Amino acid sequence: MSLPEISPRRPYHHGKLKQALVEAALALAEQAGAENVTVREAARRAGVSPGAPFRHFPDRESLMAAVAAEAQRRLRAEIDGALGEAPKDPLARFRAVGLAYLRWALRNPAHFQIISTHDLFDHERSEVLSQDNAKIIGMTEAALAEAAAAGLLAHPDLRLVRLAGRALVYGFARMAIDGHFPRWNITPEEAPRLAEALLDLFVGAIAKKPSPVAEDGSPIAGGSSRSSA
Amino acid sequence: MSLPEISPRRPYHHGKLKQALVEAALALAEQAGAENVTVREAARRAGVSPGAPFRHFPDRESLMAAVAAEAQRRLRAEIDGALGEAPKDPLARFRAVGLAYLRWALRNPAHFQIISTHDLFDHERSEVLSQDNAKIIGMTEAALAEAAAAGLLAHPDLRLVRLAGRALVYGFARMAIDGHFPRWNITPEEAPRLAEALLDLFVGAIAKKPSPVAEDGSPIAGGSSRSSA
DNA sequence: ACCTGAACACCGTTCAAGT
DNA sequence: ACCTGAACACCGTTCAAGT
Repeated sequence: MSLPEISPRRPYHHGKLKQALVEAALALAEQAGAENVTVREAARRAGVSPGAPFRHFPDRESLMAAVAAEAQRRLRAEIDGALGEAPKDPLARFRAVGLAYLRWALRNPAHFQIISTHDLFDHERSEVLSQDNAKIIGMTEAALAEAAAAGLLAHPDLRLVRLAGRALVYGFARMAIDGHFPRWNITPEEAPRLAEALLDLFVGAIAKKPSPVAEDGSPIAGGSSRSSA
Repeated sequence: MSLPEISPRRPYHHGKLKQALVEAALALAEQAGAENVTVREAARRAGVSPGAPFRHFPDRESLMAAVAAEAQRRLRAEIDGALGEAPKDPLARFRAVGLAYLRWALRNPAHFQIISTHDLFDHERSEVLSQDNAKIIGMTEAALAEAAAAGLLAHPDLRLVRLAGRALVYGFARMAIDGHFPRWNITPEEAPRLAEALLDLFVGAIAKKPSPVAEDGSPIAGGSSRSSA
């Protein structure tokens, strides 16, 4: 009945359980939805008993906070990359950050949800998360502030313009994640193009127009989506 | 030991259990957060046993869908009211709908979350919800389409302008509900004013300017929040 | 120092039995 | 026709006991 102890039973000490749990939870979120991430299932996937995770995280919310921090790190890396190839014009940089943000959200809805919804884990208990988030926010802030300083903005209230940009971008991402697109007859394929067009519309709307009436009638900004960056 | 049966034991048949459960769940959401609504607790509050709700709803998601339908009904009533007092100008009507929507969301975050997040209950299983939602959407659609037909819009792509308006308004509401405002130093007190300013900014941005340079310098749209409606 | 495994309180859901 | 109450499988969390 009893096998000899030759069988290579998984070692008693996992070694990198903390990291393994975060990765398992990340995968779980992707497959089952962010709200269905379970400590027990993460433990199962990491090959440990139900109580083991609580040596590394005081509670479920702490695990989710660590997952959010990892997701935030990935999002930030994506944005850093996009910003590396962006031009120097501040409004173009703002557009580049917004686009990278939206593209990542569209491709990683569950991870984006974990980052942005504060239901899943408590307040800003995670410093890494706040720090990475501050960096991302700082990039758009800086771009807009620079544009304002250079006299490129049509609207006088920078704070309001900033808020509008945030709300527009966040709202688009959230509509995608909350499943509003089918209702609006927006297919997953065209969503990235719409994101681009939306950013163009916004930048065109807040930018100061070169002259009241352009004699040559050339379009200044906005318009339909032409492939770019 | 045993009391005589004079005590007015709650009647075996509740009578209006279905409705009572929806109301209990609504109250629960307000107090504990939308994601902490529990079938058992709703049953407890309605004074019935844990199994009783399942005579009226096949599962938890169905209960949540009924809750969402009731919340949607209330939101719609609010918007209907606001639209009754709104002027005839289509852009002013769009603004009025948006403002009523945002004010309700700010005052009823948990209920708004139940309406908008499709995680909590399945797809559009609820017809009432879809219908009421279609009515609300229809109001803003109609206002914007009317504005476009009257040649009031500066941007040619109505669909994009519509999407931008939706994303902006939805994003602001979602930022409030997801707890992003503290990070942006936005206090609950000033949120309604910001909502108004944001709508003014948007309407001003999409509206065709009357003349390139107004000689009298009168503000056309947008600007800070003056008390209105 | 880190993990197991049994335990507890809780939840969604089912179902025979009561009224 | 509608509700009770016990039951089952699941979850978060704790903790003595193992390695």
